Amino acid sequence: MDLISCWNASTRDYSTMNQANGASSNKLPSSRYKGVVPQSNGRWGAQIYEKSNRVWLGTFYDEEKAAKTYDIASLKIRGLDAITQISRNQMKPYECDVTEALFLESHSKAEIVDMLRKHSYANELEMYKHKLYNGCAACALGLDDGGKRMKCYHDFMDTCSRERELLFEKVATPSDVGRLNRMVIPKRYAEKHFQVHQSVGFGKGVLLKFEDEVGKLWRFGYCYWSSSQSYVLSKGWIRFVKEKKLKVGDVVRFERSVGEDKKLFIDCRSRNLDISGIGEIHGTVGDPPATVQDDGVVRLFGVNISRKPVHCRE
DNA sequence: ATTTGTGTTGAC
DNA sequence: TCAACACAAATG
Repeated sequence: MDLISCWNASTRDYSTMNQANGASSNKLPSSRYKGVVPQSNGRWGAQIYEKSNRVWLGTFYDEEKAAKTYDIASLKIRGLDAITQISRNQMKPYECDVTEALFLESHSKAEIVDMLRKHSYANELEMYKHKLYNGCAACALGLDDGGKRMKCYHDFMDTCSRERELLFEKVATPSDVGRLNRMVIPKRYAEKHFQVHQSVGFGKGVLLKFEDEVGKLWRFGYCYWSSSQSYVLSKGWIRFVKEKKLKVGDVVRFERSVGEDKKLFIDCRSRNLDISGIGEIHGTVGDPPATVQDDGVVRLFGVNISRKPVHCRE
């Protein structure tokens, strides 16, 4: 169609220009991807329709990111539901990655949509995979009993002895690594894992102790900032940023020991690749960790997990 | 001031 | 079912 999108910085409007004749109009450029709509500021929105209702999936800088978002949503809203009703054993469109299918299945539609809108889907999926693989996934996955599968998995994970449990991860933002000496802890994680008692008024906080990967102890002030309505690691944080040379986009991981001691751990690593895995528009995905082969054998890291190996009865 | 996302409409 | 468009609600 030879349309070029032109952002006009002075008039702040988008115009599409036909290359052939140079004529311009004030129309927004259409996306070549389904479920992707242009925004007047040059960004892209993603949406999907469910029973004639529009479900808004957020706005994105990249058209492709928006398209990918639509794909994931359609997998959740269309794919899983459709397949579930027909046959739970024939993992059709998403058999390329059993783990992501499990992830989608273990979260509600609202949760998935929320992740997509907040651009945190890839990260949450990564966390899920981490837990799965560190928790003897092959034993946990009985892939043949439909609805009991996830319960089985969670039961197993609960009793599986692990040194540490992953609490959450956060991608460092500019302000997290800036001079402000504080890292914002996403509210849902803060309230879930770092509960501050009501008695700890605003302004005041508690000291949280963390151990890093080399066993070094870190103490951070932790408090609720009512002004920004957010939970933050503050006092001492900047030392960690400096020593670890933490950069924007790096992933900070918070863990807790499973035993009685409930020690906290902090670790960081450079930003990893885009690991969302599903939703390439027309491309192919590389070898996934879990695959369903032609003979019906499901392998995760080469281990056959297609037979139900653990206590999966209710 | 900007951006997000809803209300609405009409094409397919 | 879907995208296009206008613009209100939300956010910074």
